[in-house]
Amino acid sequence: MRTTSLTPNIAKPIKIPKRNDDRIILHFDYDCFYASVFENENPSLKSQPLGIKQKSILATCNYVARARGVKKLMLISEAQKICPDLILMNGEDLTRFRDVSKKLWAFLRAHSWNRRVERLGLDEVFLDVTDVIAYNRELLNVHALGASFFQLDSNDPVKGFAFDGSRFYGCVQPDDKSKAKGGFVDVENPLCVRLMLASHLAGYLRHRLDGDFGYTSSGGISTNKLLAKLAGSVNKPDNQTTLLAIDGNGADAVEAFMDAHSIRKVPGIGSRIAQLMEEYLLSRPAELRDREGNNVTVGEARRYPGMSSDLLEQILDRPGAERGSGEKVWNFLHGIDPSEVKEASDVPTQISIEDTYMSRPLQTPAEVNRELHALATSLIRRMRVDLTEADIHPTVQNATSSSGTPRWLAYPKTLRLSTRTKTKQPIPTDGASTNGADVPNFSRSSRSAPLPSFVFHFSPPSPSTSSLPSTSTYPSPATLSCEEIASRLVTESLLPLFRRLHPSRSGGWNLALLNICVTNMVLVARDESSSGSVSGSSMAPGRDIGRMFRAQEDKLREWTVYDTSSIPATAASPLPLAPSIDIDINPAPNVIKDTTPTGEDIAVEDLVMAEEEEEDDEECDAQFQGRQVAMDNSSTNIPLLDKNQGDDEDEDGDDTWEEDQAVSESHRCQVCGHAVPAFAMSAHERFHAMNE
DNA sequence: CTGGGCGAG
DNA sequence: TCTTCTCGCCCAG
Repeated sequence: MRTTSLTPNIAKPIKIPKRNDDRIILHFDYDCFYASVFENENPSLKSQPLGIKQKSILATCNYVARARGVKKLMLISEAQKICPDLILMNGEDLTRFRDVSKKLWAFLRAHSWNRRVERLGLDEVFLDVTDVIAYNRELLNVHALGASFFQLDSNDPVKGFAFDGSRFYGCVQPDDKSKAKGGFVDVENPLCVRLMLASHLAGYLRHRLDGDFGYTSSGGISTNKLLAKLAGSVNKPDNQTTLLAIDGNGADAVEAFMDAHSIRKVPGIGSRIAQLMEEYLLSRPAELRDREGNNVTVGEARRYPGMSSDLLEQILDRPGAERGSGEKVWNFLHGIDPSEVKEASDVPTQISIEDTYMSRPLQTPAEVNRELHALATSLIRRMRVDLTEADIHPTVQNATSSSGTPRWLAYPKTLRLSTRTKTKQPIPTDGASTNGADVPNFSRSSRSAPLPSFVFHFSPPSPSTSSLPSTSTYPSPATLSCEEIASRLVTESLLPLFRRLHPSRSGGWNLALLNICVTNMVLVARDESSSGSVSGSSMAPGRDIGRMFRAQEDKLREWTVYDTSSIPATAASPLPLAPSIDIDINPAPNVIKDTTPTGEDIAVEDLVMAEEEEEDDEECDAQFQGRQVAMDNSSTNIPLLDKNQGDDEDEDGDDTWEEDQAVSESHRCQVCGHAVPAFAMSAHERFHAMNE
């Protein structure tokens, strides 16, 4: 038990850290993601209570089920008692979720200028849009905020969407209803303007996520990851909230926002840290008594007498503790989070596959062998999907060898096997357990070894397999190869590791979990045809996925109309949602080819990209343009679509709007010759002024 | 580099 | 009550 040796430092003045509001961060959280994936595969599920199960628990469920009292992480039996007609889907295989997650991530990446697009789990994404917002703030005309245009591409002044810059999009926090001040855009306050812009960008992206892919999401908009994420959880689902820096009275809104949260809700404060803090705070003679179940709020912790970065460091100090966690937590309590949104990377740092055997733990060598083989097969398959070059176009079936052999983007050096036994005893091997002070954690044990190189071979040992077409079963070559490699891996690597973990030969291990993992990636420098070899080993992969996505996106545009005014205004939203439409008039094909490289040092990948650029669906763009301008025309001044004509939503391939009419309704820019709709013209002119 | 802890969804 | 299947960062030795 931690006792009184910690010294609150009352004498010294406590340093209050200063927030840094330079950045603008968006956070997206797809609503009940697993359930949404199944609903998109089978839309009839949308109206029914749907649960996703993994073994004996409900990993998640849709909102229909939640309305019936079903909760996440419930036992299946319990959920079925509450909701007997609950439809259950098996979510143990994550492949489909990973695929969708990647797709949505690629979409968001295509809208990043600085490549800071970080995935957290499968269903959350952070975007650092500081640069996009800064650019659009310069574009903003404060005298005509209602007729603003958001430019999504600094090279293409007509790619973007119209919006009402006199309002925030979606919800704001604090929501100062009484003063009718929440959501007021103070044009004199740069941060306020930047947050307003970001709210529209987030709204646009969320709308597209929904319209193009069928995934609603919750969005958070603020100046760092911590705040953006917490803000996003205020209005869920299918909504967003922007955290204002000051409230209607000019007081600091961020601190008030943080103070109301339980410390356990703060991302970065996990169970361990929360427990240590609560132990300290609640055991003090101070006025902090258990109000409603031991829950300490950020405000209570922050204002605790003598609380400081140093005190927290002492409270949290324990063997193995992270250095500086005191300061980190102290910062969290003030809504400060300096951590950067990490740049998108295509290569994971590890890939692992596991299965649990709770109801019937593994006992015999035969069982272990069988399970290791199954896990290893999945692992090989995953390595081929995630560590090889993304094959051109989404129609790729297996990422395995169909035509040529794919290139490896990275080679894991290490293979690891982890197990957990059912009884919580750690592992029989040790005797010198040094601990005794801290909690006796029932946890995993693991052993690792070098990953043999044969796992990187693709072709099945050709003569033998191909000469046997008469087999009754027809495994695809890829499958066969995966299993063969898996078998080898089991006998040559995994079983030796297993014996190291469980020396007793004859079974009787009570294995409740097996996990195999490849890690320690060595990135392969990519140097396509023009061999230039990008600097060092850490090339920047992932550009081509973004590119690949782009082609896809252009196809989608053909039949999608972005009318964000159709987002249902939930009761929680105090503001009328700003209407905005997407326009994409794209008269200049092959933009990349046109631009001549300005400097000597053009990256090799850029050259590769330029070569690959080849698109020829201008006709579609023209049609789309026609529709957009016509829509603009239908409203009196600014593209207000509140008067929703129902036909607009239908994606009729044969557009009734005529192209000629469309062109005549838009103006030609004198400088660049782009066709620009009237409402975007003033922004467009400022675009040229900026780049004089 | 290995094995484990913690924090995230 | 720690349930599932992960992924990433960090630590000490």
